[in-house]
Parts: sequence; structure tokens; C-alpha cells
Amino acid sequence: MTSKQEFIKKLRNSSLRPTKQRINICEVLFNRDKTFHFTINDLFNLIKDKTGEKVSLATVYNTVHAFHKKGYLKEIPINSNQTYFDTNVTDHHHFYDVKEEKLIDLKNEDVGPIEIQKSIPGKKIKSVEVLVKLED
Amino acid sequence: MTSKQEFIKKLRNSSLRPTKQRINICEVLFNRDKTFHFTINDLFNLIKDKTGEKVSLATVYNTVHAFHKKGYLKEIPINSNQTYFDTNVTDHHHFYDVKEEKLIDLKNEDVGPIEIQKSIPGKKIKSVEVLVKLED
DNA sequence: TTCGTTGTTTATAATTATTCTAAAGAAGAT
DNA sequence: ATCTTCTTTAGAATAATTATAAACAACGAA
Repeated sequence: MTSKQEFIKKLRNSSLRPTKQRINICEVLFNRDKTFHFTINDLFNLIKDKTGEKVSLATVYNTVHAFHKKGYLKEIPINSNQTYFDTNVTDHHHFYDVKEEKLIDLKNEDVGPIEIQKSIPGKKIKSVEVLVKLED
Repeated sequence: MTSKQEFIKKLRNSSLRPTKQRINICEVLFNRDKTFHFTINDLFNLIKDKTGEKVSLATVYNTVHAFHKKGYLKEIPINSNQTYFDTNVTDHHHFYDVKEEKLIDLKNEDVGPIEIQKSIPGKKIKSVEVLVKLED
């Protein structure tokens, strides 16, 4: 499933050549069972840890942005000093534990259908994101 | 309604002494009919324009943060380079026009009730925010 | 009032996430 | 192989936000 061939396909679909560095990024991003919430910095550090190889920060930014643009990553709307991304690109939402700065998945069923009863002429809905902030 | 006395009350409630600068900030923030979406930089510029007096950027940051903490301002969860705030602190949501970088209010009725069917032990819900991104 | 304390303003420096740059290197096509 | 095009990288540039510390203003008690 999450083999090198898969990574290469994702990269090519994103108009990126499959380089060693990008494959390493994919390894950390997509070779996992569960959804993965991360910041660029998290990812940057994990690459070193998990693959033993260093990838420059600029490459991490570029690759993540290309994946995001292509829809392989989802940006999570939180006001934080850092931008959070999610490898789960299916329709779902999040809890955000403000104190611990941690994200928790909310299945779509946990929130129920959201019907937007208003529309703006000439515009269509791109995404609907629910963020539930948690406190103690 | 939005008189100087009101501003002073808001400031005192936020543990801030009512200074000329802070009153000016209040003037721009709260002396209006409609909801007001802004970034710190927007506000900073409007103060100069509307009151003719300059307030330092640091004071704007401090005051906005105090009001936010006290609940007189709401932070709007968008991933943007700048943080957006809202003077409407009632329960409501937003459209975000990604291309034009503009926020539009969504009344609570426009979205319908959102019932969160999941809970995290020891945590309670602080807020539920819906962000609807718009594209052309 | 006046004085002393405490809080505030301000310009500026520091910090930090993100983007840009340009030179050296790698991938792909012929 | 070779040439072109894309990529990587370190480091610089940018920009939002936060911290600093000196001059100043609000407050309350005498």
C-alpha cells in the first residue's frame, strides 16, 4: 500500500520528481496506520529521526505545499503560531486541546451533517471545517 | 451604548487602566453597528485614520489580546499569515473567500445546530467554530 | 494636591515561521 | 553520455508577533 511506488505516484501527480529527499518525506507522512497531525517543524525533525537522513527545511516546505495543493494533505484551520497539516484528507473535523496544543480527530458522524443555508453569488463551497476547542 | 463609559467598563473588566490610547482603540473597535473583522494591522491603521492619533503597535497588540482573553473579541480560526479577530462574540460562523481574503458572517441559523457526539474525559467544549471556505 | 507606587506607552530589538535566492547537484530525455 | 530542466541546500530576506526597558501617566493615600 504505502510502498515506494505509491510515494512516487503521489509525487508525480504533484508534479514533483521522485528524489531521495521527497521519498523520505513520504515515508514519514504516509507510511502509517493512523491519521497524522503535524507542523512542518514536527515533520522536519521526524525525518531525521526515522530515516537517519537530513532533508533541508526548504524542501520540506516545498513538498508539503505541493501535496497540500494536490489534495494529499489537508490544512487544519487553527490559529496557532505554526500551521498544522493532516494526512487524513477525508471529510472530518477536529478537537483542539488548547492547553496541550493537541489535535484530536472528530469523525464526520461525531459532528453530524452540516448544511450551509446561505450562498454567495459566484462562489462555491470549497470546504467546511469544524474546530471544537477544548478546555479543562 | 458605545460611549466612553462603556469603553472604560470594558477596559476595567479586562484589568486595563483607561488610557487615551486604549479609549481610541475602543472607539475603532466597538463604536460601530455591524460586526467588524480585522487584523491587528487593519486596526493599527484605522486608529490613525479615525482618531487622528497614533497608538503604538505594541499597545494595539496588548489591548486586543486582553480583550480577547476577557471575551470581548473573538479570534477567527483561519490559517492566514495574519490573525483575524471579530467584534461579534456571539455564536456564529464564517465564510472565508480564499481568493479575496475576505470574511463574511454566517448566522448561526445559516449553519444549523452542530451537535458534537464525542467527548474527551476531563475536557469540556469551549467553542465550536465552522469555517466555510469559498472558491470561484 | 502632591507624592509614591504601580501600570502604561513607545521605539526598537528579538524571535520565529515562512519564503526567497542562487549556486551546486541530480533526474530525465534524446 | 550529454544537455536541459528540476531540485536541494544553506543562508538571507520577510513579516507577524513578542519582549525590553526607559520615559511617562494613572491612581490612591496622606
